[in-house]
Amino acid sequence: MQLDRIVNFHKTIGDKTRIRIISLLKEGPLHGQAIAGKLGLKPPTISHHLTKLKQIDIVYQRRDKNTIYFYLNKDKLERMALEITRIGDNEMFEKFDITEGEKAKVIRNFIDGNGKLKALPAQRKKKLILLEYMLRGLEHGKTYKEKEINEHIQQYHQDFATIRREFVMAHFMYRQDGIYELNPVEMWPV
Amino acid sequence: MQLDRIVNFHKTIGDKTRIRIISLLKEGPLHGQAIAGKLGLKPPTISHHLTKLKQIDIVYQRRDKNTIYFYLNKDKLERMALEITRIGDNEMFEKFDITEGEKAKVIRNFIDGNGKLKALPAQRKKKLILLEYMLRGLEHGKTYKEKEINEHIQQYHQDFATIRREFVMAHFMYRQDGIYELNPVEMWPV
DNA sequence: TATCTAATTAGATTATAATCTAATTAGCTT
DNA sequence: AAGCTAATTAGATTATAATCTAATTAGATA
Repeated sequence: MQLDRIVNFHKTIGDKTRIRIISLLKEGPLHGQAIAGKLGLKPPTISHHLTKLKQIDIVYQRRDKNTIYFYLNKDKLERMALEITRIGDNEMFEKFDITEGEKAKVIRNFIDGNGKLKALPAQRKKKLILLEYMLRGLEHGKTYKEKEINEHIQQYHQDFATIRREFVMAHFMYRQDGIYELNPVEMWPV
Repeated sequence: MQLDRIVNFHKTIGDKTRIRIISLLKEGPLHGQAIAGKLGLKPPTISHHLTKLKQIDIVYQRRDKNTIYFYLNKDKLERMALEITRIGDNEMFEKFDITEGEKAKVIRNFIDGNGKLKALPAQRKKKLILLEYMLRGLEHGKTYKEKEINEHIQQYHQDFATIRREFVMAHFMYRQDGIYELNPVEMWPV
């Protein structure tokens, strides 16, 4: 139920320690012990709070060797924070169940006979549908060089730079040092 | 402390019953028993939740005979909901402590030698300072006819309609059936 | 494989808070 | 003033959750 999502978001945010964590991660990613140190709390406590923040999807993690870095998902935070102001507006319902039929229709409208993208729609929901469509063929867990991503995108559109940037901004994929990787599905935008 | 305000806001919002109340009041004001009935809870429970919602200032009340009607302060709700996204931005600090010196400066800039308002600033903070300034002379607890309010405003500016509307929109005053009244100070915008 | 580091889980303790019934208060209305 | 209605307060019960220590797991490196 939609209501519970909103309740849960605010219940999670409504804790001083967790807001302090959000505040820290806003500056950039940190690993667990660093957070514990800065807040003067023990690692298990931080683990506990990070679990909750991950559950509502405003924090995600990346492992580097033995250390796990935690990142703030600013977009998601912003979108969730605004939902309370739209509660009851029936826009809300439309927004959360996109059927496969609707997806197919949007794809039909924006992909031409040769499988090329005609244009990237401005409307957020439609744009996401097409971005997701263009991910097909990329594998989870595999890393790609920027050149490989560019080539992949070019089967749909010549402007690979724009679309590559959209992939990253929408959290479909992650980039570090010119290496790209698909984000886990749970991290994708709604 | 600023942080506590934000924590408290979300802690308050993060409750199913309270979100349901917000959702109801979004449609329009209701009295306590009506809310209790619609939610299937007892009046003391509703009282308890309304107290919390009033504490964070997103609900206010008006008495009509024996019945108290509760209203949602949508503006405040929206502003508070957004604060979490701005946490850490130092804009935040500037925003919450307006000194008397700053106020005086803004008033000096926008009120001419004859005590007339030159123009209503577009910047929210400055606008609020001037609106508050123009309330001077009106009494709390007293009711005013629209004509009286118009006359009061005209000592500052000829366009009383715009300014009167701003007073109401900013929650400095309240109108019902053409009768105006100052809102309590706690209800004023930040 | 053994060892090191960082993170998580288990389990206990303590604090917070949602809801109810019963009693009380505030403000009409007659 | 007496009685009525709606709201609040007091106090008890029950559920939820923040934090800690101790034990465990996951992954990297030597």
